[in-house]
Amino acid sequence: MTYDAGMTTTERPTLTRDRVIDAAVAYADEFGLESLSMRKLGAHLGVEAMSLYNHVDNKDDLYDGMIDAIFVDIEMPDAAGSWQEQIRSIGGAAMDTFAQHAWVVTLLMTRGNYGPGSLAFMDRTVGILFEAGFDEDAAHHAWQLLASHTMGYAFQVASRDSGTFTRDEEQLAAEFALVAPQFPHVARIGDAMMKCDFVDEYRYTFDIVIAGLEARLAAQR
Amino acid sequence: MTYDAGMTTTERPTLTRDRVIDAAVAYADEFGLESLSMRKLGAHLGVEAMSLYNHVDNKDDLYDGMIDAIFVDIEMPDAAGSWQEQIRSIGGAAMDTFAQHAWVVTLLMTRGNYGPGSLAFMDRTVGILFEAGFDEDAAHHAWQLLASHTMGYAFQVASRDSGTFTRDEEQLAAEFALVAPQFPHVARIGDAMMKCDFVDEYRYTFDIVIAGLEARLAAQR
DNA sequence: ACCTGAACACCGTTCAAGT
DNA sequence: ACCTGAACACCGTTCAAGT
Repeated sequence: MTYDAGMTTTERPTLTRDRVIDAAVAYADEFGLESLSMRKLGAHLGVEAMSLYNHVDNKDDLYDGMIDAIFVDIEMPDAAGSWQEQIRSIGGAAMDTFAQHAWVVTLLMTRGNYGPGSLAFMDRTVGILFEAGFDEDAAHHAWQLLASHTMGYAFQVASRDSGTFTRDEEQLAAEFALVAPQFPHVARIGDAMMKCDFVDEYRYTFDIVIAGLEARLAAQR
Repeated sequence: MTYDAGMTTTERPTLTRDRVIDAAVAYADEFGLESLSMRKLGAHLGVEAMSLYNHVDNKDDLYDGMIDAIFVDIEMPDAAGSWQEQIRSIGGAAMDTFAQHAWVVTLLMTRGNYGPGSLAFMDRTVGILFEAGFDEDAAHHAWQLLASHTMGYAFQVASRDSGTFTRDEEQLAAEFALVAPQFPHVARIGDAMMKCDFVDEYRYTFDIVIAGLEARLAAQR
């Protein structure tokens, strides 16, 4: 993603915006979003925290950069196959990336984002809908539905996987087992919930959403 | 929600866990989640921050209490009508509450929660599915789909409405207008997106999800 | 132009001391 | 039993000073 143009013979390459953001992404991947601070990121880069402010406006700007870097990383499928197949594989690619960098979901959910990376992703998706014949209104509804469906599952992935999530899996299971008797219906699906793979679950229910969109497209004609 | 049992003749009622949590909820409603600190909440209650620790383990515990208080507040519909109608009105009630306290979505998304309030809510919903004839497997998938769908839209509501969201609406629209020309498909639905009511949008697409669940139920038989 | 050190105004939380 | 004040180990960010 970055050209490494600043690499010199000294062991510490000069700082650039991209390098700061990439380091922040790597740091969040390794240590979790909640332990990312300007001071620690600076130390990680062998620099005082205050130097970062030469390349990034403030921490919010850093967050925006991190989100965008992740969106750029989503592997876009080539434009082959039906619109249903294309939409499905775009969604799957996004979920894979979200599962890999769970912190980005938290960031996205608390901040939102309209950087070039996320907009390019969105443009590609909406373009497929237009090509399929959706009109403005239907395309808008479809995007909203697809985004909500994807973010909903991504949230569940992030809730379980992210370092931001303050309880670990065992602790969660223990808490759950303790209270389950009071909630008989929940108890019956508790086991399935605890070992549910949300990425699989997402793909499983995707067809329902696609079917809904097909019906909407047919109704429009 | 609280009995006010600690009310005395003095102007400052004695602190209780419920009172601390209720005050935190009110504070987040008024000033936003990001400006809620133990020190400010203490001051708001006419007490030093450190006093709060007599009623709450730490800030995470306070957060858990706040989430649960909101779940308890969701107005549950009475058990009349088809399962489709019941599920629909439970979802609508949850969305209304989330829209009213947008910060709770952020909290839920960054922390998760299995307190008595959220479990009771979940138990009620899953109970309706069982009563409708879903088996364990189908009920689990259905819950996951409903939860994701709801949380996905709730996230969008929260992104726009919450004080946590760092940009305001005008700023967002301005940013959007600036970059839209580069993203032609997004630009076509941009207007609809900017003035979209997510709660309406949620209800609009709910039928698609219900239809999918009906098909799943039929396939099971 | 970029990096630094000290400083400012905050955090959550601990702990010994008060009543 | 509950509340307090001082303290500790952190934050993000500003700003004048260095090179």
